[in-house]
This record gives sequence, C-alpha cells and structure tokens, in this order.
Amino acid sequence: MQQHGRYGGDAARPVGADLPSQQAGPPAGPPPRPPGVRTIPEAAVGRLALYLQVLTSLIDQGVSTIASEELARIAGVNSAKLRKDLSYVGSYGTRGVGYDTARLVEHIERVLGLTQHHSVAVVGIGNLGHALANYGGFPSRGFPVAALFDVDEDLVGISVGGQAVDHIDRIPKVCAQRGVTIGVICTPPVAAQMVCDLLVVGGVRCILNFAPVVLQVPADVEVRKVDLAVEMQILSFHDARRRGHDEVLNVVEPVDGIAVI
Amino acid sequence: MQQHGRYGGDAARPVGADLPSQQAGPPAGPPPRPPGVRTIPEAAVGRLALYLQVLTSLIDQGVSTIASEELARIAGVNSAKLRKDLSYVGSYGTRGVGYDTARLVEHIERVLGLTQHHSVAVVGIGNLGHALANYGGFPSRGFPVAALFDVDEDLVGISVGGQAVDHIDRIPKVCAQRGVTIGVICTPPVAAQMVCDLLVVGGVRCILNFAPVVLQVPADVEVRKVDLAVEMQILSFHDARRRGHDEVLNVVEPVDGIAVI
DNA sequence: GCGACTTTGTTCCTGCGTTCACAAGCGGCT
DNA sequence: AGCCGCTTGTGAACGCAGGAACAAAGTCGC
Repeated sequence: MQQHGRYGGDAARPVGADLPSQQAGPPAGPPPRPPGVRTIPEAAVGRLALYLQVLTSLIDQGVSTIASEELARIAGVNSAKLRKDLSYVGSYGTRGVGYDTARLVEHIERVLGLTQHHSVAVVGIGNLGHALANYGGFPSRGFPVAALFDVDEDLVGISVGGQAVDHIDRIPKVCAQRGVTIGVICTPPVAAQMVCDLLVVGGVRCILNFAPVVLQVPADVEVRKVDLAVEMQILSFHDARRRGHDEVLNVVEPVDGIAVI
Repeated sequence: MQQHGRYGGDAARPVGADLPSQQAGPPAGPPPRPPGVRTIPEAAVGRLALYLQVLTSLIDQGVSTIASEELARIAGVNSAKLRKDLSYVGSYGTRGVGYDTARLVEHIERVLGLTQHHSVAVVGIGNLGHALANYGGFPSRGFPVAALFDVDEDLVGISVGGQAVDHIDRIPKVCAQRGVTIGVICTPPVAAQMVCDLLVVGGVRCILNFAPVVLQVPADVEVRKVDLAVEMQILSFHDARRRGHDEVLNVVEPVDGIAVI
C-alpha cells in the first residue's frame, strides 16, 4: 500500500515524512474502524521501532528505569512526542519515576506484531543480496532468513549464510511452503517487478525493495522502498543548501515594476 | 541535523514520513530566510529524487515529453502533488502538452545540488560495506567512491572495487585530501559514533548511517539513518494489523459502567 | 485566424502530526 | 500521615503537507 523512501525517510517512510503512497484507497473519507480501536499514526510506528532499538541497548547496559526526557534525548526526538508515541501502546509509565525498560520493550514488541513468527526471503544474490544473507542483524532481531533465490544457474544450489539458493521460478512454491512473510528484493531494476509478482503469488504480503523502481502491487501488499541513491541525493540537496548555492535556492521572485514588453 | 528512517525515511519514507530530527534548532519560530527565496519542503525533496529516477528511465526509453498525470501514475503519487513539487524547481512545463523530460531532469539535478562534485567514503568493509564498495549504482548516479576504511589490519591495503582500503585512523586526513563530501557508515554499532566523529573532523558534513544507533553530531552535519531491522518491524506492524490481530489493535477503550472498586 | 481541448500552475481547504503547557498521579522525605 | 517535587499523560493550538478544484495558458484542428 505504502511505499516509503527515505528510510524513511522516511520515510516517512521514512520511514516520514514519508514518500509516496502508490495505491490510492477508496475516495471515501474516514476509513471505517471498529469502535474501541485506536489507530497508531504511521509516523509513530517508525519511531516505536527506534525506541525499541534504544531500549534494548539500554537494557544491555543494565538500565531498568528511564524518564521520557532522557530517552528522548538518546533517541533524538522531542520528549512530548515520545510520551505521546508511548501512550499509543498503552500507559505503562510511573509518574514521578519513568518507564520500566523491560516492560516497555515487551509492550512495543507486542504492538509491532513481533510476537508472531516472521520468515524472510532474499531475492537476488548479488553484492547486496549476498551481504544481507550473511547479515547477522536479521536473525538476532527476530527475522530469520528462510529462503534465497536467484536467476543465475551458477548460484542455484550453493549455500550462502547457511541457506541454499533456489531458482526464482520456485519462489511461489517455496515461499508458500516455508511460510515466508517478508520478501527482500535485491535484483537489478528490470527484474524487480517480475520478482515482486512472484512473491505476491507465493503469498508474501510485505516487501522490502532495494531496486530503484516503483513496484506496482495489489492493495493488500505493503511495499517499503530503500533507495541508496535517493538518500544520497537528499543529502546532496541539504549540503548544497547549507553552502548557500544560488542554484538550489531557486530565486524566482518576480521583481515588481519589471518593464512590460 | 535530520535523521530519517525508513526511507524515509517514507518516509518518511521516509521514510516518510519521516523519522526523528535529533538536533533541535534554536527555539525561534520561522528561520530567517533572505527574501525571494523559496524553501522546498523536506518531503518534496525525497520525491524529486524519485521523479529524477523515473524520468531518467523514461529518457532511456526514448520518451521526450510526459504529462503530469502519466508521470504521477508511474511514480505512484498524486498528480496534483507532483505538479506542486515540480513547481518548486520552477515552471518548466508547457500547458496542453506536458513536461520536456530532458529539461526537467536538468532542472531537478540543479536544484538537488547534483551539478557539483560529490565523493563518497565507505567506512567498515564488512558484508555490507563490501557490497556498497562494489555497487555500481553509486558511480553511475554521480556518487563515485573515493575512499574505503576499516579497522582490521588484514583488510587495510587490499583493493575492493578498485579502491584500496585505508585504516580508520587516517579518515580525517584522507577525507580532507580527497574532498569527501558524503560518509557512509557500515560498522558495528559500537564503532559507529567514533567513526562518525572522525568523519566530521575530516570535514564530512553528510553522513549515511547503516549502523543501528542514533548518532550525535554537530548542528551543521546532516545524518540520514538506514535501518533494515526498523524497516522490517514497520512491515511487521502493518502485516499484523492487516491480519486483525488484537494485540496490535490495542483495545484499551474503557467500558462504561465498569464496577468501581 | 479562431475555437475547443488539453494540461499546467495555483489557490483554498481539510486533516494529520508536532509542540506547548498543565493537571493528575506517584514516590520519597519529614 | 501529610507535603513536596518530579514525571507522566493529555488537551489544545499551531504549522505543514496533501488533495480537490479551477483559472490561465498554450496547442491542435479546422
């Protein structure tokens, strides 16, 4: 449904301020929600994942209680915003004291749906796909890699990071069998849409796309796009603006009293 | 200044939406801008980079003119939003016809500051750093890799993607010498802040951070964070909500008439 | 050359997200 | 037991971004 950039970046989502949503919903105004259900703002979801990261690190350091002010400073956000974000998962703080770190982690994980099992499939075992397949950060954070795919016959059958590579023709079957919930696309741009379609056929409803193309998907599939070149271009823009280059400050204000021709 | 996630990152999106800004500016309200200068909204910058990508692809296919409606469909955004975004770079469309693709690319590149030279340094030549150093997408989009760094003495001196690896102690000197403008951090979390400080000393003002930590930087340094685990957690949330799991729909609405204890 | 059609650029409005500010609540101290 | 100080949780205001709708402007056909 949503396709974010900027990690981001924001996206807003970034991942964020966020990048474009590509699947327009029905023109109806407020989406029907059953009563008694609070929806969590999109922007807050990304930050909750960030708090989770910070809190986990704090627990490793032996911190058992923390105030919103301090946690907000570490995470780099406004403390009022942090408290509001945390209020979306429920009121589990103690006034005058702060939050119990372990308890907070537990509740954030529940809200983010991390209590249920996830399996990841990586498609495209090139430079990036190879790195992701070997990356220890996924399994350690609850996202085990359960399948690898590539179109290259020379790669099919070899083992990367303890997992054998299958041919992409087998994506639908293997994904369905192994209950893959998240597909990661690291293919060249031209192959990305086809691979995406195969993943959808295999029942995958969450896709992380590293290919620099905008994927077209059914409305019930969620795509997040990670584009390194886009990130660099955004950095480039801010760098140029900071240096005060006239080019980026498009000075197009018309001068009053300009001669009429 | 800004640290986005989710591309954001989004939003965000982006990231995309976007993720948190960690360096609070002065409490003053509207930042002083010289007259005649239009500031481009943060969210629009990310989309402009996306349009650039789509337009480049269209030019390769021989498309010389395109209407906002069609371009918006391909990019997955609302056409009114697209026209507004393009208006930030100046009015270069022709009514009744559309936009000249080549001309549009030229102007977007100018606004994003891509006309000036950029050099990239990659720090941490592990799985991911290795992949990025070999990744052809950077040079081809105007971001040549000019330096590689690692702390491992076994890696120092070897060549990756045609570039020799230096020791991280030499970051400040080498970055200054080669005019590195963008630093990419692919180190383990514990080393990220130290590496970041070294880059800043070396004059680098733009940082792309793949380590799952929030970096603390001076106000004139721009950080964009790319966290794969956060992206997956956001996907996890949407997946769980779509399936209607009660856990993520925190049903905390108090029932009227609950017994008073 | 003129009219009709197409498409841009912009204005207005609505909704979301962020921020400020404060009342309510809890622990610790006396 | 009561008071004081600290922190949470939330209500209200503000600002920004998104979407619809329209006027201006230019092209194509006749």
